[in-house]
Amino acid sequence: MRLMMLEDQSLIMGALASLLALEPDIEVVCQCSSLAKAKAAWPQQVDLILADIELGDGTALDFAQWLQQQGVVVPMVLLSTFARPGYLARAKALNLGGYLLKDMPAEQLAQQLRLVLSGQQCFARPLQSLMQPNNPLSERERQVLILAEQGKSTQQIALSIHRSPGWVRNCLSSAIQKMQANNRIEAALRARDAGFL
Amino acid sequence: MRLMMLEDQSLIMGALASLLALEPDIEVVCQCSSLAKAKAAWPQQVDLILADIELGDGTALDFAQWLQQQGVVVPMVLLSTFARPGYLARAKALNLGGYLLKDMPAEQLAQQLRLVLSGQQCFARPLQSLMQPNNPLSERERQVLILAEQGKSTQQIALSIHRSPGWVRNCLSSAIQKMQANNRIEAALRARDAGFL
DNA sequence: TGGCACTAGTGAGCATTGTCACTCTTGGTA
DNA sequence: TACCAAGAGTGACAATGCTCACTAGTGCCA
Repeated sequence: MRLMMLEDQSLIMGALASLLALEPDIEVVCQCSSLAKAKAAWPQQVDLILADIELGDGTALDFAQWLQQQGVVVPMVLLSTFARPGYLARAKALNLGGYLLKDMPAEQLAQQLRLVLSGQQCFARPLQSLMQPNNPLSERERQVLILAEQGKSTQQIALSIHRSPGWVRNCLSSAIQKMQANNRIEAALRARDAGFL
Repeated sequence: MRLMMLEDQSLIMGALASLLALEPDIEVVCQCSSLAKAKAAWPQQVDLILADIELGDGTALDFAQWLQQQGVVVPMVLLSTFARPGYLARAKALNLGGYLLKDMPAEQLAQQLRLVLSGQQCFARPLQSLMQPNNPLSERERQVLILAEQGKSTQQIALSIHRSPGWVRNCLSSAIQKMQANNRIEAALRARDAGFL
């Protein structure tokens, strides 16, 4: 199995590669530390992609979406420290191969990758319970919360997305209520915690 | 070198162990996934401890302190995703062997461990800039910014730290100016980026 | 054609936030 | 003792943020 790895922490990437190198049927052919490098490295002759979700310049989910837009069909297994419903929902929507958590036993990783390569889907057990709750935020609210999270004012957000300040106000107000928060910052934090951003 | 590992994410622990197993002079003799297990596993015949700082039930710094109270003298190397001045200060105070970041090159890990075993101290380069007291924020401003970052209101912050809302307002205003920001969120972001929080 | 749902935007009113000038206390210290 | 500096707190004011009720435009469809 030719494997591509995507992970922004070099030490972890190296360690995982060394773990997988123990398997006779797995060959790590490409290691990328960022979304940009992964895109630049394409096209690749790989059978499977193992990717940490959170990269410095984006997420592995963005990369999966980009690949699908390019018409590329390669199974991808996500890896993350966190079980976030938002990530899970996007992974499901993109029909990815799996979503594993970093607290899984190391011995099982290779076997899970083989299962995905054979066509099965592998989702970590703690994620099973998160299957239902989906993102209550609209795409607009998501965008606006991300900008608010960066400390931008209503004015600045309005300019950024070419909307009136009033619209931004209402949009934020709605997001705050949906996240049951008291202000935009708390709303953004809760949304990010839940993986909705 | 007999090595003890402390890391709460099994996959990462297994991967790191597999990476270090490639070194002929390193033998991983003990793997613990929590502070409680590490304490229970003691006494150990080990030459060096490699520990992730943040464990589920405490920190590796707590373990180092506990060991010193037991009169145990074993060098410890901390590992973390984050370069936090608070951790660094405690690591220095406890005179630990090193503090490495997970974005370091995997090939260098073993060599760094050997250096620490030989008596040297190894602190990741990004931590060097946190060494000097160039932090413009007072300890109060730091505390208040951390609470503001969590979306807390002036009122809530005042209650948390037992100060008047007016004082919190002034303190935040001062922090905002020092960080050359436009509001508390931007100030907190800049401060965190600079490693001041 | 009228009704309906959805999206964009406005305005009023109130709360919170940020700035600034000020007072009061406390602990040195000349 | 008198003075000074630092820290804590207040009050006033403007800017910004949040909520809510509202209008207007658009597309759908029976």
